[in-house]
This record gives sequence, structure tokens and C-alpha cells, in this order.
Amino acid sequence: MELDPGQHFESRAAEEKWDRLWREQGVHRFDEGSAAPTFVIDTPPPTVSGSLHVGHVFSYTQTDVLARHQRMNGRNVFYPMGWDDNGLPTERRVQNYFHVRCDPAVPYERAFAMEASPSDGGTKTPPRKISRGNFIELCLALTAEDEKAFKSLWQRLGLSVDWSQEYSTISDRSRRLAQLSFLDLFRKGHVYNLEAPTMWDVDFRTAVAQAEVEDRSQKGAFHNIRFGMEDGDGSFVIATTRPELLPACVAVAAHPEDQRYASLLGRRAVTPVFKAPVPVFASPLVDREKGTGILMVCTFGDATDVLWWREQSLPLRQILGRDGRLMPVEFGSASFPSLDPAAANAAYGPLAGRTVKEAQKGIVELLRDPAGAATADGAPPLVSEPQPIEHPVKFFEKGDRALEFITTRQWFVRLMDRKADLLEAGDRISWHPDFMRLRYRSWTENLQLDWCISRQRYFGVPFPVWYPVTTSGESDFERPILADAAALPVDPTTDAPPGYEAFQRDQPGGFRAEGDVFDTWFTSSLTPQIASGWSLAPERHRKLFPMDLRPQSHEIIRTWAFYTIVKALLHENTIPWRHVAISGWVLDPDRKKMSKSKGNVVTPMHLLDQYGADAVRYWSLSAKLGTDTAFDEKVLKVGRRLVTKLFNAAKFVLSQSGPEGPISSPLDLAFVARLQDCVARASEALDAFEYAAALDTIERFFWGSFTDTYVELVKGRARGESDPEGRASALATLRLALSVQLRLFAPFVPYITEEIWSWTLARSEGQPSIHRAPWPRAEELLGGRASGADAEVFTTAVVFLDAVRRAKSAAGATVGRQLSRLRLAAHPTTADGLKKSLGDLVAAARVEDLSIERRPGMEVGILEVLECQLAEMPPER
RNA sequence: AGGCGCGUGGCUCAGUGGUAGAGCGCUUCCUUGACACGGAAGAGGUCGGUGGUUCAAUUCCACCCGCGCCUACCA
Repeated sequence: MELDPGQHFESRAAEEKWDRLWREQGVHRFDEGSAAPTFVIDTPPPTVSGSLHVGHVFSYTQTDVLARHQRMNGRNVFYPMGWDDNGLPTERRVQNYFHVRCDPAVPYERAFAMEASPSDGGTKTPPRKISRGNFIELCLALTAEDEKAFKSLWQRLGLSVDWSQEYSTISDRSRRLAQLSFLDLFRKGHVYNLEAPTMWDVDFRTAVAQAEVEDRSQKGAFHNIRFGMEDGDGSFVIATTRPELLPACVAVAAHPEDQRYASLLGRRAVTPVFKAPVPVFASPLVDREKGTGILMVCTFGDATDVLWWREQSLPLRQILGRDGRLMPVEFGSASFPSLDPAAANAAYGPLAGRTVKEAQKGIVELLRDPAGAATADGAPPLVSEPQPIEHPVKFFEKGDRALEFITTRQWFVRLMDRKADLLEAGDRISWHPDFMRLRYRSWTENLQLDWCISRQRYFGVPFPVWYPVTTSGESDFERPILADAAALPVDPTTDAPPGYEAFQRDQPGGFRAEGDVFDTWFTSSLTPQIASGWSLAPERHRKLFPMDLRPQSHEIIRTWAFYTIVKALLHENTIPWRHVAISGWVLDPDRKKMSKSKGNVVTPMHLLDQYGADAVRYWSLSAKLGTDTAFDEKVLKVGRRLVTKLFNAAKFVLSQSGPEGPISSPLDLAFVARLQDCVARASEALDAFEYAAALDTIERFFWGSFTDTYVELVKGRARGESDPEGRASALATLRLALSVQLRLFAPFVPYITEEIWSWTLARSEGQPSIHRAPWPRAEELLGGRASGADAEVFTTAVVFLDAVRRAKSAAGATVGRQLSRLRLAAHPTTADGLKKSLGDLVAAARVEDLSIERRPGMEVGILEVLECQLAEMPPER
């Protein structure tokens, strides 16, 4: 080892060197053959279609520190990394990046290549339409690039991932397992397909599940519209925020106890403009206080409409198409009855093809016209100007326009009949922090719909399903044809089902592909099974599943955590993991969530360059689980300072030459006893996943007890010639303390600790990598060495050192200044304590004549400086 | 609207039924033999508010205020 004075730790060089060596030597490798207890992590596969930001660094480092601790603790750690590349985020990114749209009608092009589109320059050229096959190729190509960026960040950060366990959610194996999952659920009766009103995003043109829906407060307006009665007797005014759905009105509802409308119940009303006769029924779900207390039921304005439609067996009048525009309809037909079909068709005609927003304008105009009145008085149906309101509206979380309820055929996983089991499963899992279990609970309790798993998209895992085509050319959805498990993964749009030939595709008596893909969560909810191999590797699966730890962030408890629990329950009637660790978010300095759209994202690479990976890790690890933290560069500086201090302290310890001997000096024994206490507390915290508390404990000990005090106190003895036994004891203590503290720090700051370890400890401790060295244990410190230590000796010495420093500072002298005379007063107990390490104290204080007055009246543990005489300054050198 | 979390020195955060903690920032001092990417000494807080329990409350309880999130609320 060559250590030059003034040498600094070069973090960048160390990161490259050690990261490479760790991989070459398989330091983080899961040992398939080992019988050692395992620790299995269900690593979150990052969505690779997003930009990197410090939030990624933050949460992934928090998992890594637990993995590293468990590994040093002797566990056979399984720590894989996956990439979540399938799904809408990738599709959207490809659409924007290449300025393309997928159109399954376009034929596949071989040797297809595209350049990134230069941001369209506002030219408004329509996106190029490309085939499904080519679209998927672009998705794969782009995600491959993104995965590289993530991987290099993870490696730079020093995540102790076992890279031989890498997977991606669009890979053959993931597709195969996702399709196996579907087959298993089908066989067990947990999935079904159904044509029903479903929440639909009109821009992405796909169904979405309840878990992906969020409420957004939107501006709207109550429109008060007068309806007539079919028998001409009376009228009433409904209030609606969606007048454009008037043509789809199928009923009117009022509260059963509302006297105002009691006379209307059971009779038939007539809609204005379209003159459709509709029943008036009573429902306790109607809020008498809201609007006018009576409302129109449409197919479909909201979830309550869907409920009433089912409950009252109302007819379906779907006017909204999958593209969010009004479809052409024929009034006077069986499905769209009207008392005045000619007028109704004349009114509706211009609305067909319009968006919801445009249609609303058109309808409001019609409602202002007395001609549309459903009553005899001939007054305009819109009885007053619209009253603006703010109200919550359901959106797809990634969407820009409100969701609509549109009747389509979709596949669902039954959840509503398993809520009790799901709640019980959540309770069997340990949540960190514990209160996070409430988010799971409240989500599960409030679940209202089965899980819609089909998406009308392209870059995803296809359903392994075909339908028989009847002789009349219809798909028989009741008798789906499932793929053979052995044939998976399949793509039904290109593969033929078992028992059929390719030429029978779309032919009467043949088959038709299910063209949908799975909800990405259908695959993501299998990350434990994908990592373990599940039914493809039963032996391995048994060893790895249920897993130990699922780390994730809180906003996806309702999706990722929830669906993973669902799958484990439905497939194997178990929980997927024993612990869930929920990381917080990194907020910007104004405490706002970082997001690309807000432009407040802090990217990690420059921070790694500027402060080093260990410092960035330090920042990540100083925040507790579950707690959102404002990004603060100051903490990075503190981390860098710790790295430097470790480097220098180690340099000092390892440059002290001389033989070690038994640890015998009272001060050394007392210090080792303290170290032992630190080890115990840090270990306890880490075992409970409280890495931040552990770091705090270790760091506090390192600065407070080690560098600032113990090292200063024994420097003289470690270098002195006069006391060989004392010197040998000091050297042994310093080296033990370094070894132990390095190992305590190793999971947190793996690079600097490995660097120092490599100087001499790798050889003397018989373990080439500190990350495979044993986590410190109390026994190793005891071993007869610290037993019988008088811990007070150290405490008293600290008090002494403080008093001397204060006295010198008050006298305007430096810490290193010699004292000719120092007189102290203390309680006899304290004075006796001081005597036990007197030699060290005299040397540390650099005092020639030290005397301690015994005063029984004083408080124990307090020192009073009676006199402090500075020595003559040495002559100028 | 219900639930959960948070509110501690200028900033970022720990913590605790018994005279308040850290780091950064600030003031003063110091190139000393591991470290100026450092060290020493200091100033700075009635721990969101009001009640209650207790010998004692920043900590426990109730209510309130502010912020954040979760769930619900679409007529």
C-alpha cells in the first residue's frame, strides 16, 4: 500500500474499477446451489420509457443497502433487475420519437428503418402509419437504448444486483409466463369475457381498469333542461353537466321520498329536441340536494348510469363511438324511439361525427330553440343559462380527455368476490412503514369493479386466445380457444390455434384471433414468478417464492402491489412476499413532486460526477422509508465529506506500523465496548429495514467517538516508544475499529469501503471483497477483549477532551498548543475515572503538569477548569 | 367528506414522558504529524395552536389550524 500525504480519494476511478471487479468476481451472484438461507428481493422493474431522475437513484439505493446488509449477514441474496418495457408509456414514446402511429391494417415491411423525427417543427404533418409488426420493432429498439442508460446508472450507483438475473417484461419468458398465468386463471374460473360498458379512453382507444383511473377536478356547468310528459300532463326540469348525452337518455330518476316529483314516478317523460319517451323511476341514489333533484339517465354519463341501466334493465342507446365522437343514429328506429323522428333526425344529423365538446355546443344551441320544447308552452327547453361548477371527473391516469363508458367486449379477472381474501392477504404482509398497509386496505375495500385486463393496444403481451368463427361469420366469444401451454408464447394474430390450419383464419367455421393485449399490470404483477421461473422451474420457484422483500413506491400500491397479491392468491393461494418496503418520493426544493411535465426534474448523472456515487447513495440513505424528501444538495456534500473522512481516517490507522498486542488499556477496552454497542444498535435497525437510523448510528459513532475523540486520545500512545504494551493495544484497537466500522459502512458507501479494504484488510481478514466479509457481531468484539471494560473511562475521557478544547479556545490557543499547567476540579469518582487513562489524556492535551482536585461536592461527570497555562510558544521555525 | 402522514433553530431532517439534537448556513479562531474535500469554540428553538391526563408533555389524549397523500364524491 502506498499512501501519500495529501492524497485524495478519486471516486470516479474507484467506481469504474470496483464495479467491474465485482461483476468479474461474481460478488453479488446468487448461489443457485447453496443451502444458505436466502433473501429474495422482488426488484421493481423500472419503466424504461421515462427519463432518469434522482427519484430512481433514491429508492433503488434504499433497496440496495438492505440487499448488501443481508448478503454480509450470510444470506444468499437473490437480487434481480427487470425492465418494464411493454405498455403504453413505450408506445407513446415511440409515437412521439418517430412521429408514427400503429395501424394494424398496414402490411408489415421488411428491413424497416426509421430515424427519430425532428420534433415535427410545428408542420402538423400527420404521423406516418406503420404496421403492428414494425411498430413493435420500434418499441423494442427504443427500449433497448433506454435499458442501456438505466443499466449504466445502476452500475455506476453500485447497486449490488445480480446481473445474471436480468429480465424484461416483453421478453419471451415474460410473455410465456403471462400467458401461462392467463391459462391458469381461465382454468380456475377466475377470468371471463363480457360485452359491457367499460371505462374507455377515447385518445388511446382502449379500455382501462379502475386502478388506472384518477379523478381530476374540472370546470363544467349545470344545464337545466325541461322535460315533458308523454301524456302531456306536466313537466319538470332536470340538471345535467352533460347535455350532449341527451340523445342517449334512456330514463329519468328521482328520489323515492321527494314530494316534488312523486307524481311523476312510474309514468313516462319525453326528452326535449329528440322527443324520446323514457320511464321515470325512483332511486335512493338520487341526491335531492343536487341540481334540481331529478336527473336524466343516459348510456352512459357516469358509473351510476351504468348501475341504473343494469338495475332497471334499460335499453342501450350508445351514441358515443370509440374515438370519442358521436356516431350516426336513426331516430324512429327500435333502439332510438321518438315521438317526432323527423325533427329528431334533423337535430341529430349535424351532430354525428362531432367530438363530445363540439356536440355539447350544438345541443345547447338546440335547447335554446323553442322548437325543441317537449312541452306545450313552447318555451326553450334550456330554462336558464348554464351554471358553472367545478366537479370531479374520471380520467385515465395517462390520459388527456375524460373517460367515457363505452360498451365493448373485454376480459376481466374476478376480484369482487375475493375482497375478503385480498384484505386478509394484505394483513399477513409486513408493511414498512406499517401505516402503508392502510392504503392497500382502503383501496381493496373500495374496489368496485373486476379487473379489466384487455387493452386495445399493440406493444404488449397478446391474449393466447382465438374464437371459433360461426358459419355466419360471427366470433363465438362464449367458447374461446386457448393456446396449448407448451406452445407459449403465442401471437394469435400470426399463429393458428390448436386444431386449426392457418388458412382457416377469419373463415366461416375457422377461427379469429383475439387482437387485444394484456394490461401491462397483468404481466408486471408476475415479477416474482418471472424472476423465479414459476412453473417453468418448479424447484427454483419453491426456493425463491414467496419472496422476502418487495420494495416499491406508494403511488403504485393500488396497482403493482395489489395485483401482485391478487396473482399470488389466485395462482397459489399464498402471499407473494413477507415484507413490503415503501419508499418515499423525492420532491423538488419547493416540496412539489418531480415530474417531467413540470420541468422540475433533477437528473442524477451530474450529481454522480460531482459528488461521487457514495455521496449520492449517502443522500438516498439518509431518508427513512415512506417519507417524502425534498431534494437537498447539501446532504450530498455531507456524504462526500464522510467519504473523505473515511479515507483519511483509514490512511492514518493503516499507516501506523508496529506489532499488535492484546487490547488491555482501559481506554481501549472502554472504546471497544462502545463500538460493540454501536454494532448492536446498527444491526437491530437494519434488521428492521431502518437503514437511515442505522446510518445515523454508525456515522455518529464514527465522527463522535472515533475520529474526534478516540483517535485523538490514542495518537500519542500509538506512536510512542515508551509503552510497548500500550502501543500494541492501541494499534490492535485502531485496526479492529477500522475493520468493524468499514464493514458497518460497507452497505451504505460500497466504493470507498472496498477501496480501503483492499489496502491491507482484504488480506489480513481473509476476504477479498468487503461486501462478502461478515457483518460485525458482538462476539467478535468481545472475544475476551472488551469484557470487563469500564465504559465510563471513555465517557470521562471525552469530557476531559471537551474541557481542554474549550479552555484552549477560550485562551485563544489552537488545539495543538502545549500547556505548561492545567488544574481541574472534579468529583472523586470522575477524578478516578480520569486516572485510568491519564497517560492518554496528558498526551492528547499536550500538558506538562496536570493536576485534578477532588471535590466531593461536585456533580459526577463534570469537570471544572481551574487554571490553564499556555506553554511558551516555540521559537520561530 | 373519511382516513393516513407531516408541522422541531435561516435551510434539510433526526429524536424523546424528566433541563432540546445533527448537518448545512452564520460568528470567532487555527495550515497541528490522517484529513483545509479539514479541525476547534460559539450564537441561534416558549418543538403549529388550544385544552386535558400526569409530580412532570415537544413526546400521551381530544379538538382546531396549515401542508401533503390515499379513498370517496361526476347527475
